[in-house]
Amino acid sequence: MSHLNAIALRVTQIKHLSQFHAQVIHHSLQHHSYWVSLLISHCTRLRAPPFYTRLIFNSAQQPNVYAFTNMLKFYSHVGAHDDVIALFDCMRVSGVIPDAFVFPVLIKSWGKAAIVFHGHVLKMGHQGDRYVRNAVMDVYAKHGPICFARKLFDEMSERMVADWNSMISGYWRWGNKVEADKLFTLMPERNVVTWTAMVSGYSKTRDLVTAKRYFDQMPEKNVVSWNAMLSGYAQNGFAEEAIELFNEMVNRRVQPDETTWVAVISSCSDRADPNLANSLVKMLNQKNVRLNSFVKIALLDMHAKCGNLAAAKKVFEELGAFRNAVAWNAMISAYTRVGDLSSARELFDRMPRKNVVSWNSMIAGYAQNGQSTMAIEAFKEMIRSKDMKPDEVTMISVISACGHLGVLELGNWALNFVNENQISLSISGYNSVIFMYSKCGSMKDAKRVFEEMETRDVISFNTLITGFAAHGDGFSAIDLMRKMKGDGFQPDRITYIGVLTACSHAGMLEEGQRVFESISNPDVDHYACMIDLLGRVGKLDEAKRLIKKMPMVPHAGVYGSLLNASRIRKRIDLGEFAARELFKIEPENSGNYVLLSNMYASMGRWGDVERIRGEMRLGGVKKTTGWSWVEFGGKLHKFIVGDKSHERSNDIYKLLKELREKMRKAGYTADKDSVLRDVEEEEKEEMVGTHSEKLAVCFGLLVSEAGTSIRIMKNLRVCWDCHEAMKMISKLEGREIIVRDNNRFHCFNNGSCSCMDHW
DNA sequence: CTAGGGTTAG
Repeated sequence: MSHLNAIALRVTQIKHLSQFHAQVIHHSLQHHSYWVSLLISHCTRLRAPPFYTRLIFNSAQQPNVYAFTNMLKFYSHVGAHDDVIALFDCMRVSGVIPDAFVFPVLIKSWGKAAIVFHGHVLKMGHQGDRYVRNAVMDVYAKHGPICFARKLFDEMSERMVADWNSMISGYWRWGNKVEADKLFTLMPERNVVTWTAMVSGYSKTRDLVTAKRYFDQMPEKNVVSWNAMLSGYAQNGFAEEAIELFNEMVNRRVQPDETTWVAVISSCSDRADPNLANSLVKMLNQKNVRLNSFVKIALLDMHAKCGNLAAAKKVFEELGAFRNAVAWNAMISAYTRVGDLSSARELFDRMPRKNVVSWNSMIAGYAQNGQSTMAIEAFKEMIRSKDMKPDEVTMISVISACGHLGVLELGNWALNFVNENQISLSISGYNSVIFMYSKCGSMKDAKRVFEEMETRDVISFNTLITGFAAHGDGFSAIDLMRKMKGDGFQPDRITYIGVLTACSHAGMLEEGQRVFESISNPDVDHYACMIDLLGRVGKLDEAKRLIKKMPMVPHAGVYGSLLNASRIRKRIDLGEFAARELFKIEPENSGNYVLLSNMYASMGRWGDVERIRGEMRLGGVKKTTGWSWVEFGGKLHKFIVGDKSHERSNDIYKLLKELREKMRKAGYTADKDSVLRDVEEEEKEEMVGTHSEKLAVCFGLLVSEAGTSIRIMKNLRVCWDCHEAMKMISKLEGREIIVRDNNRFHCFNNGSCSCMDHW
């Protein structure tokens, strides 16, 4: 059979392998263990499909220990650990005695459960085998406790480089940089694997400068080393560096493999550039790159992030048996990214084996598309299904959803969950807590959390500054920016928007101007803040001059600020100017028409009011508003304009009608407040239904008893606009009404109101 | 025979 052996030596491609296989069958040798194990070892090297390899194995009549071992190695190589274990059982049943070569493979597949096999290994007398010893040690290094691995390591009389490498990568896995470093300097001889482990270790700690230093110092590199560095860049968001390194790799004639492409593709995903994506796909086709499931899923994600949902879907459909949890999750986020929550949810519900990331994707999808209640509902569903453990990523979405709702109790409940389940928070976790407290009006707590943080990033500062801005605390915002610079953080555009907004809300003109002048490259949003600030302090002409001086095209926010300021200051000339510009930029936005029309109304120019409404009708502009929320009985009730979907809708409208009649009888004029104003008029015009705020307030009145509070969660405006109405209602109904917005109680009694600070 | 690199969520 020497000519067969000669053919076997020439197997370098799948094509050759199948020719060799055909020859083996031709000579009816496919039942012989020798040829079977030889074929399987080729399969492993060439990554033949598992079913084909198993076919070869099954054709052996009585597979010997070598055939079993090679088949086990094949399964191990493709990561099919369940098959390794199943085949080992099969091996024992057939009475084949496993040798020392089997155990390292088996132990690796058993992973954490390998301790069970420890006894088995001892019984078979293989504990003295250096490879078995390494495998056992590696299991402890990977799955912990690492001190067990260290104990085995220390007891060794002679160590292979692989033993040192196992320990080093084990320490990196557990985040122990110090020990990893120590072993690296201590070890007598290093190889590529050692150096690569250091590169990927430093990448894990996000210290890419040191990672690159080790990479550059490596005496020799292979594809894996390049991949380690490349993935380090890709995973930490350094897309530019990754692509640059890839080019260098190509220049040095290093042949990229699938892992290389995964890193390159995911770097291109970050850029979200459809052109780059297309040229990359073209390149993959040109080079005839073999696409394994990792590459395919990376491509799926890239298409989704570059806005090509159809292509992503196509890849997903074509994945077939490789459609694993990661592919499902990537597809779910593809849908949530474009705001298609129902498709995302449908996929999520259809998904067979959900993992934490699936839940996190769904919850984040809700949270980022303004569906905070749905996010929290999904989270509750998640913790009801006992086998799912929320992690930090889950909690970040949940906590910020609580922030968006402005419900402190809910936020505290989420934080409580974090503590009870010992979920440790990183910087972004704490940032979400700062955001939540700020949005819930609890600046004291926001500040406390910020101060308690050991390490902060730019986002920590920006979140707190934005919080100060929303609360009109200009001094704290400026002060914090100063502190930020002192700590060595460079303020970014968000910082400046925050500080300028804070100055604007606090009416701090000079400080705001100083900050604005210090911005090296102000963008359109900074101009918008500045114009808002000038408008608020009454310097409207200066605001207009600044608009004229802007080096870029102003956006709607710029003119919106001017329009609002003009309304307050009754500068009809500037108001008209701003409104005209706004009608050009966003003709479909009803708010602009309403503002201008209100401005005319406040000056008694009813003819102009009528004219604007006519323009609105002609342009087909529909009035739109957001949702209003009321909490009652631990449940959130939400209302939108003209909402009739609420279970107590009939009662709500009945109450509204009753109140209106009572008010009319009591002699109140309809346009004095917003709860009862022009309801009939609006409905007659069929432009809009009853405002969401009115519905929310009426529902609150309906369900609350005297002395209990109505909690209006969203639309802070509600409380403000409804102020007068609530006064009247308290007088008419003869009862005390407590309305709570984000951080205050408003207590209405007998026609007057007192505010109580809360907390 | 061993050790190093891979896709999804914030």
